[in-house]
Amino acid sequence: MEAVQAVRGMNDILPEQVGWWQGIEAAARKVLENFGYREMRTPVAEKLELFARGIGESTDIVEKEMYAFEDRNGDWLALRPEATASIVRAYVQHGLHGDSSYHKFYQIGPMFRHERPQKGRYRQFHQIDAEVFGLDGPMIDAEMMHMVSLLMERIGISGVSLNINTLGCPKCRQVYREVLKKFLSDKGDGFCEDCMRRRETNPLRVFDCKVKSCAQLLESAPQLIDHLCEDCRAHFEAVRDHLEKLGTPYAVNPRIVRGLDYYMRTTFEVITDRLGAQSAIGGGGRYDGLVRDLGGPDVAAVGFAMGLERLVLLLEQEKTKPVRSPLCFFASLGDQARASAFLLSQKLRERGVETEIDYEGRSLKSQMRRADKSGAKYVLILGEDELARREVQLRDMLTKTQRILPLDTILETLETIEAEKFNP
RNA sequence: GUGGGUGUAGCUCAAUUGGUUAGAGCACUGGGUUGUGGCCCCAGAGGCUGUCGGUUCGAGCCCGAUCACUCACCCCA
Repeated sequence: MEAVQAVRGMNDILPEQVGWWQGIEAAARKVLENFGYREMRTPVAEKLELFARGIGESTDIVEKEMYAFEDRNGDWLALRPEATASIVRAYVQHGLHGDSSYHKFYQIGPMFRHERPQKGRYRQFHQIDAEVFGLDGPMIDAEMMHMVSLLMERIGISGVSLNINTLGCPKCRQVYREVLKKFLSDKGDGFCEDCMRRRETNPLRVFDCKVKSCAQLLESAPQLIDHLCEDCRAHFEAVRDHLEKLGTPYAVNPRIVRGLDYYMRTTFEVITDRLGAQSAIGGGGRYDGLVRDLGGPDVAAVGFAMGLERLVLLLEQEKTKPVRSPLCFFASLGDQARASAFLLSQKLRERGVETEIDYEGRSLKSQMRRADKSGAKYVLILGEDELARREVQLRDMLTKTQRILPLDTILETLETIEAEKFNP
């Protein structure tokens, strides 16, 4: 019989790796809640239309990467390729904007994009996503980037850098787009095939190009920063000023143009050189028009997303793997003793003492080996002799010392030991 | 969607110009100790060499196809 395999690009996270995930998620929840963000959980599937309108019809995500399917009743649905559109939808649908001038939400969960998998990129991947609605000033932009930097630190990841940029507003971007288009066509045919295409469809994206000759030609290109309208310039300068006062290191990088249509003004990415081709471990920015475009009130919005798989890959490079060990292993000899050990170990677990036992009646040597491998600090040994005397041996695996306890005190004794683990 | 690389035991890898019984380390099981872990010693179990086809007296090895994994392009977290 042939075994069924997991879907390409959709990975199992096995117990051996899951410690990384739990650590990252716990750190993220703590930091986000500290900054006033509240968790929201939205469905993994939405109406296809939501993503088409929210992300942009002409983006790669919508054009060729979506898991779209027809529901049995004829509706077109899609597995979410990102979280922002869903959170905006829920915010609008439940009228959450009514009770306060601004709101902060976060979500942690799986996203789906039908791309060819490679290192740090999978078809089901996981994001930590945060959104703020209702604040249009530069303060929240800076706070969000400051928070992201703190989050990296709390997770335990170093050697990453924060790159920021501004895309201007639709008004000044339109002016700049024409200036850039003129520059690009004046330069002639020196660009790579992709850039020749980009300069017609989405000229800003040429700055994303990795081809050396293109980068050279672009050195003298006009910069968006020099073509900002007065409001956009003031906003960007205030963001930078806040970051500097917060002591959050950053670099201005005009190449941060972001792939989704809805971004404007502030954009940022957290970048590393340790993940192969995938340099961005997180990114975000401002998208003031999106809520209105999705049928909601005309409120400003800022948000970011971080890739959990990428965080895990980085964390694996610099920290040792977290391990999960029981406090005690309950070894027994003989059927009667094993039956008693079974009952007592359930009592221990009921009291919150993490306990492992032998179910199979194996040799004591084999049980000791298993106990050692499990990392248990203590082994309880109950043989027929001990059982007859209503006693049990308590072995400290580290010091290799053993003492005899009355059988009916082990619950209290181990409970005390367990408590000392937290208040030594 | 396009291109490169790799598929041998649970894991990491060997296997002479194509040659007869496909090996090792780690992990696993049992024993060395009538009831005591890590180290050591002994033994055992574990494989349709990804799959299908071709060349050959003979294929883990050569050829083709296919599938999977992987890296990269595009794009993105």
